[in-house]
Amino acid sequence: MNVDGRLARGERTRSAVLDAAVSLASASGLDGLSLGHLAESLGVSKSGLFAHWRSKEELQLATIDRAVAQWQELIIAPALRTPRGVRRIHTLHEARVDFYAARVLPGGCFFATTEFEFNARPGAVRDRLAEVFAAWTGFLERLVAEAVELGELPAGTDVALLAYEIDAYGIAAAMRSRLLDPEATYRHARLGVLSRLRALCPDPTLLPEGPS
Amino acid sequence: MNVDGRLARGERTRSAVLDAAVSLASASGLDGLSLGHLAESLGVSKSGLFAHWRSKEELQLATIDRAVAQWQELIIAPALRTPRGVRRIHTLHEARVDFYAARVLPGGCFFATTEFEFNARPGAVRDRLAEVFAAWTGFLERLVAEAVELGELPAGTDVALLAYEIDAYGIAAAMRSRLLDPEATYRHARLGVLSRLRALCPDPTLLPEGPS
DNA sequence: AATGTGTACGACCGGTCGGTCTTATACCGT
DNA sequence: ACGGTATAAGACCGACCGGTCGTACACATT
Repeated sequence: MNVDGRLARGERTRSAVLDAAVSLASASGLDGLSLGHLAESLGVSKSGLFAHWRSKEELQLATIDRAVAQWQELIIAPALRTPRGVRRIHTLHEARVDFYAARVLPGGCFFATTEFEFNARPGAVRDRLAEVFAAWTGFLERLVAEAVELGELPAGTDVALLAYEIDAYGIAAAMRSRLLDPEATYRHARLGVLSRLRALCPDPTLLPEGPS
Repeated sequence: MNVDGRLARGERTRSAVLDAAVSLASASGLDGLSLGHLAESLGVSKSGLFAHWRSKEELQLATIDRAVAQWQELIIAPALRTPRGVRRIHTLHEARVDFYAARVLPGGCFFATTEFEFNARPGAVRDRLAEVFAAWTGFLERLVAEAVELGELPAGTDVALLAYEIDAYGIAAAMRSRLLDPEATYRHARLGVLSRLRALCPDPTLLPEGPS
């Protein structure tokens, strides 16, 4: 983007390509998505992509950044608009499950798909993914620690363990929703975290009602 | 195998190929593993593989069956040797985490890797994977239901939800151990399920001691 | 020793991949 | 109106994929 806010030449093309790449890659895989198919689905030629990115890897890195921005907008931001403590944790998890359930992206979780694809292949993409996962985990743990500090979770709570548990509900939702009943999967993911937080939080008014 | 128990001609080759395929595919992906590389790592020629399997897909299906057999031997069987109830559930989960932690296969969970790879590609492999996942989920739910019937879990327990939770701890372990600290991941996976079962089970002697 | 047989091999096929290069076209200042 | 420039297109390249085929070798039988 230019300093005056207008899109630089080619910026719109880049944005459109990245949006399409995120969507297509979340289903077929970031590496499994061939440049020919990506170009075709955008109505441009394959060589046109190389005008904006030097290599496929560079485009893949930009695609990851785009997916991160989307994740921040649709999942992180709603949580940050919610008061700190267990309510923020709950909002974060709900937004995540909403994201999966609404099928904003086809194929479940873009990051999980990509991580599985690049796990055995060292390189810049794998390194970038590791950063993203570490940042996500750190964010989740910070939210849990905040809730402990606020007294909304018992003192002495194993922060890393509880963050692991909350993340696990989300990971499992993204994974199981594709082969098993999606509705039941999302319900379990929501209900599990909610009842877990309700059981730990001494103030029952902070979280919405829900079946035990 | 022949009726007299001896290996039929080519049986040993087939077994060796499948063992190598499971191991290699769990890291690089069942589809990402090229027949050329598989043949090379076995010291045989690529065309030799086609003497035993008509196509790559047929070999992939056989590879999945092999992985299922390994899973049954190392994870299902130990559980079935344990008394029914929460102890059996706990053994199943421990054997699963042991399997991941011991790195019996490189690259985490063969089934998860493969599922991500074939999720967007309808076909016999995808269908077979769906069967495997459904069977696994059903098995886990049956174990939970058994524990409820035995009174080792509270009556009225949401069986599907608890099975989801236990599975989620395992899925998250396989996933997070590759990018985050593996030891902490496995500890969380073990500790989470153990403390969860201990909190639910009215008889504290059934499960091993553990930090809260 | 000669022969028949079956198995495994290297060479090869069409197709697709990421990436490059030459060419055509559309736009813009003079 | 014209010419210079930047952009995008399509043909093309080598590499690699799954899969096929003719052949040569190893072995058992006579």
